[in-house]
Amino acid sequence: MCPQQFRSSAVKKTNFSNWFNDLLVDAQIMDVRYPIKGLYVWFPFGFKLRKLTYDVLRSLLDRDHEEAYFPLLIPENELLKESEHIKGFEEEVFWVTRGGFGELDIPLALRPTSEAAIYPIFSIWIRSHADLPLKIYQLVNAFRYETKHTRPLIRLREITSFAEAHTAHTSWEDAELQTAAAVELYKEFYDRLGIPYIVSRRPTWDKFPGADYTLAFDTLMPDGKSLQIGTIHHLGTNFAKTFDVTYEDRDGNQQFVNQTCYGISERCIAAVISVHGDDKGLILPPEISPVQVAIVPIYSKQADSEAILKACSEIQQELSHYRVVIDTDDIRPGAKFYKWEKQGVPIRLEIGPRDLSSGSVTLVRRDTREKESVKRTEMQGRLAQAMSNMLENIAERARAFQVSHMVDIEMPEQAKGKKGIFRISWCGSESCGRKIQELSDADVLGETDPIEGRCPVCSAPTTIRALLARPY
RNA sequence: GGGGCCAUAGGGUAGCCUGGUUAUCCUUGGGGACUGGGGGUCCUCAGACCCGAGUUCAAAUCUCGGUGGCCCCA
Repeated sequence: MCPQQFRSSAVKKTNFSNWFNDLLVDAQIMDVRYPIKGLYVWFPFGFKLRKLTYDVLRSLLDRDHEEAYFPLLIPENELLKESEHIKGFEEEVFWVTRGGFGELDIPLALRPTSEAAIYPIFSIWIRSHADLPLKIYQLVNAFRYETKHTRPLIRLREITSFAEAHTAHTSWEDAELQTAAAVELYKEFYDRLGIPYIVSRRPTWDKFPGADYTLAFDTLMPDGKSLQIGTIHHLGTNFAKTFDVTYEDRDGNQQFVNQTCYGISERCIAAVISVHGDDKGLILPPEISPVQVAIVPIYSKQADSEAILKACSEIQQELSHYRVVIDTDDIRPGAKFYKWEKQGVPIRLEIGPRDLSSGSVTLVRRDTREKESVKRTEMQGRLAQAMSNMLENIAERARAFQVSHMVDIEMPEQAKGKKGIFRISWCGSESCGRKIQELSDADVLGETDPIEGRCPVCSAPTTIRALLARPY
């Protein structure tokens, strides 16, 4: 499938950072050897995984969004218009300043996100209330000049797979309803990947620059850190005022639109890999697995290998509604088993002399690694059953892990040096929130279900509870 | 933002301190033979001193800069 073969390094998942890096290469997701910091190459296998995953997201967005495409380059004057927004990004913008040998009149930014590319055009497109709501999305790359530690799929200089949606509405309330709809959409997406999540409203000091508020999806990584895997922003009229996005209402008055934007990046792939994978490699939900069934012929000196191969291709025909490969490489069967397990293929079928003579196949599922002999006539049903049960099984496993790492604490210091997500009472003020962050050595992700308590910093009675975690 | 460590074949490494023969081993890749129900064996071939400058008769080895990677602290 790929020109390069890599020896698996047998790093355990308990050493998460090394496990993740090695697995990306061993399982043929990404090549990490590109010579620019923070940029990586998608292997064909990884790229198929990416495509299948984003097919799911696309199908959800396509229900009531239209896909569009806006340019990569943004003129400096547009980018600098929204002052709060640009303050949040200016230190990490890549600039194009030259064309050939000549300096450009206006420096061009590589989009760190696309508000400043899209909203000037919204200003042209939107004339009246009849044009609203407007809902578009695009699947693009975005660039951020990260100076800290970059990581494949998680902290990148080129985000290659940013699915960002942008909507415009007549009222603040309509936009708020849209943020709720976006939350539901993202929940459905992550449910289909079996990824558990926590949705919360980011504290004011951590919201999207220029937004009224930010909602975020977080999931728990195996090392106890949280990973932000989706954000939803209510932009109010802040950007509309900056980019002059107005509409004529029913009474003939010009009004600013209310906007939202929300996005998911390839961190969703990082989550699938990290949350579900084990010491043997990837475990992929069947829906997004580039290969759903791997057939391994078992030859032997005594058996007719022609007959075995014939049986393999008959079975491939029978299973043509799945993504099936027959592994005819000239390596030992055991090596193939390890290879397909590394790549997270949900079902493996072994066809050897024993199966042939008994009219059955040997079926192995990746999540449990259970092996069973199944009659050929019952194979379809048994396989479909295993496939549909697998997502449920790995999702439940992931949920159990996350739940077992949710800890209620009373003092911020209790979170220090510990793994997981913590719940703690908080008065809701920024100063106390920042103090809690300092004492716990963790970040306030947002608020969770309320409970009676007292703020550990100022002792004020409160029902607010903060979620704390060390984020990626 | 501050500090430390590292860079030798596709991957992992020895050699560097103390400069000097054909750069070590494992793995991987090509060819061949046997083998085949959990990482096979043998034969054979291929493949590397990050980039630039300096010191020196001589640099993988010493010095400086760049680039890239890893770790710690704020």
